[in-house]
Amino acid sequence: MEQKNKRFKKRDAILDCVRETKVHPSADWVYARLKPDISDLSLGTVYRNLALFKEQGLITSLGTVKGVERFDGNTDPHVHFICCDCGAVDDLMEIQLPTELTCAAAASCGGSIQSSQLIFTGKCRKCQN
Amino acid sequence: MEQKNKRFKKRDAILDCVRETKVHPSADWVYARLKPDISDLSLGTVYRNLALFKEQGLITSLGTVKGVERFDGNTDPHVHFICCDCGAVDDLMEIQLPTELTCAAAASCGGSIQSSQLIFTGKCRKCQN
DNA sequence: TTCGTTGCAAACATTTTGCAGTTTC
DNA sequence: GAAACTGCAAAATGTTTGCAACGAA
Repeated sequence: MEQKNKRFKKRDAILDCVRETKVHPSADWVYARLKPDISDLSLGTVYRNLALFKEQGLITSLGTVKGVERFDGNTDPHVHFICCDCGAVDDLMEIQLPTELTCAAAASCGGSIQSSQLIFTGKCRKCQN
Repeated sequence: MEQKNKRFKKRDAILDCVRETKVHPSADWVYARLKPDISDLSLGTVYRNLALFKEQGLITSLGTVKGVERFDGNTDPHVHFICCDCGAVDDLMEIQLPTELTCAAAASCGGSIQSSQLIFTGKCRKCQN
């Protein structure tokens, strides 16, 4: 990974960072994670590239948790669990949304459906004590 | 509705406003809607009361759409469709999330589940042209 | 007089943007 | 040189908060 084209060095590092973690990071988390290795990285660049990746479909957005947008480098459709206490986001890979539901939604909404998102909210094991 | 206790006049108006519309309004929408009738209403009061209602479970939050938080006065669990173009939010009342899914999620997440949210995203009829 | 509610404006946090400098082709 | 990418700081946005004033009990 080290000898990439310098032109895209930061861009690639940002994408890799989102893809290699399971924390469903925020822009700020990515910045803090990369800053020690890339000392001249700026937060604006992180925001700009995340927006670009999202537009290109390389990553997805989970929406905002406690006011900050969270991203997911895993673009396979899957279900999420969000802890309302600590804001942790976990994948629930064992669960799948039945395709019949999406079909029914398409029939019912009057428009076209591009994606779906199923999120369970509650308290994670740690926050339950 | 007009002769309510003056102490809660604004509070009640805000709650009624969220409950009586299907647009899944933002704080700003509620403010703009009520301001003509309640000329000394302030946006801070709208935010404060919406936060209060949410905490009390009188309304729910859909999360943010295009950067602004949207609320729902209908607290019965139901599925939403959000237009990624115009930001319109519709209820899909014909569709229900199977309870087995929630059970499976509870078993899989390791914590406790308090709520679930299923959102379909796409283009509404108007934005499809 | 005590408490809850409010308007107002300032503060705040997150995200976006303008611009100049740099690198790549 | 043109185009793409970036750092930096300023700006924009949505939301929260402190405080004094007011109204109800």
